[in-house]
Amino acid sequence: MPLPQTEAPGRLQAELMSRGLRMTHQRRTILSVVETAKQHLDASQLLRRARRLDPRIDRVTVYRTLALLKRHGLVDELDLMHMQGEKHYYERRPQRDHIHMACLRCGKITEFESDLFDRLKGQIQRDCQFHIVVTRLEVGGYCAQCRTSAPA
Amino acid sequence: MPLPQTEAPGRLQAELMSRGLRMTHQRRTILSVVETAKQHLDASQLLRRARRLDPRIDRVTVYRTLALLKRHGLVDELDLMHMQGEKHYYERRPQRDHIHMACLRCGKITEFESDLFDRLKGQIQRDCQFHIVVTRLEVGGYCAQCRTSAPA
DNA sequence: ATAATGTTGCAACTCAGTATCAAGAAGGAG
DNA sequence: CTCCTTCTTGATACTGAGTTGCAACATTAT
Repeated sequence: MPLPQTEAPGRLQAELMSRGLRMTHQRRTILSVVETAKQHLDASQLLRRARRLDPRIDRVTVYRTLALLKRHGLVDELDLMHMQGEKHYYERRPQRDHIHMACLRCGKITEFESDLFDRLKGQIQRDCQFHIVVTRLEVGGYCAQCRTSAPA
Repeated sequence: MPLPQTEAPGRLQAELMSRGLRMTHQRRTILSVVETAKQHLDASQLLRRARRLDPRIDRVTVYRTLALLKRHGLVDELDLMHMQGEKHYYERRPQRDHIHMACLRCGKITEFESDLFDRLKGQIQRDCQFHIVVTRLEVGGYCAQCRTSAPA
């Protein structure tokens, strides 16, 4: 008995095709990697995984496909507090925005949804007359484990 | 009659010296640029301004000084939604955290303080047992002017 | 003044991301 | 199915932000 799925696989592909974009073999491969990723991946991790499915994919194509997905609001770009280098991480845009918390000691990334965050966004739109397209709330600090365990 | 000042000039210098750090001529120059900046500056803008005061300052020293200030929690590093390139922007850490809104059309950066944001941070600390060191909430979208004026 | 230690400038480097352009693939018209 | 237009790709070279290693130098304590 299959678990309930929030989103069917191939959703990104369907989205792009419905917008009249060409569906190439490379794009299909990269989209499937993005869709099945369990963690936040950077461009080079994405490339490595895509190449396991099709070794002929170039890193330039990964960057171009990510730019395409960003432009269409289908993925979000994260910095995750630049814990290692300046690279970016990517995730499918969720139904509901969430907060990313990065532990400065162990590096763990935790996600958190909050009504207060939703209300804050509403306040920004109202009070500032600002039409929100994308938000990014990143928090750096120390997670529960690292607060209580011995210092490194 | 002088306007009330939130912070006296030289505050960053005093902070660093009180922490036992060496105060070199270059650091003093760079700190004064950071303190008197009216907008968010990136590293190369900071270098240019510092060089107007002392032409012998190297860009490496700017990066090192910024890293020092970050480590001591005296400046915050911003991405401002990476509107042009991947560079970072810097501002003195304010008394109270604020939100940065970036207009995707005109590029204007607006700052916004909010009780809801303060409460949200409190909720994160409590509910997630997460000790917050730094936060960054950036919002991309369209400002009031750009929403009402003719499309570009 | 002197010595110990931290800081600087220089040059070379790393690494993420971008531009160019000829060759190749997608998809519609016939 | 084939041809044609248009878009996409891969290879290569490039850009630009930020870092590293090291000898020379400046700061602070003594």
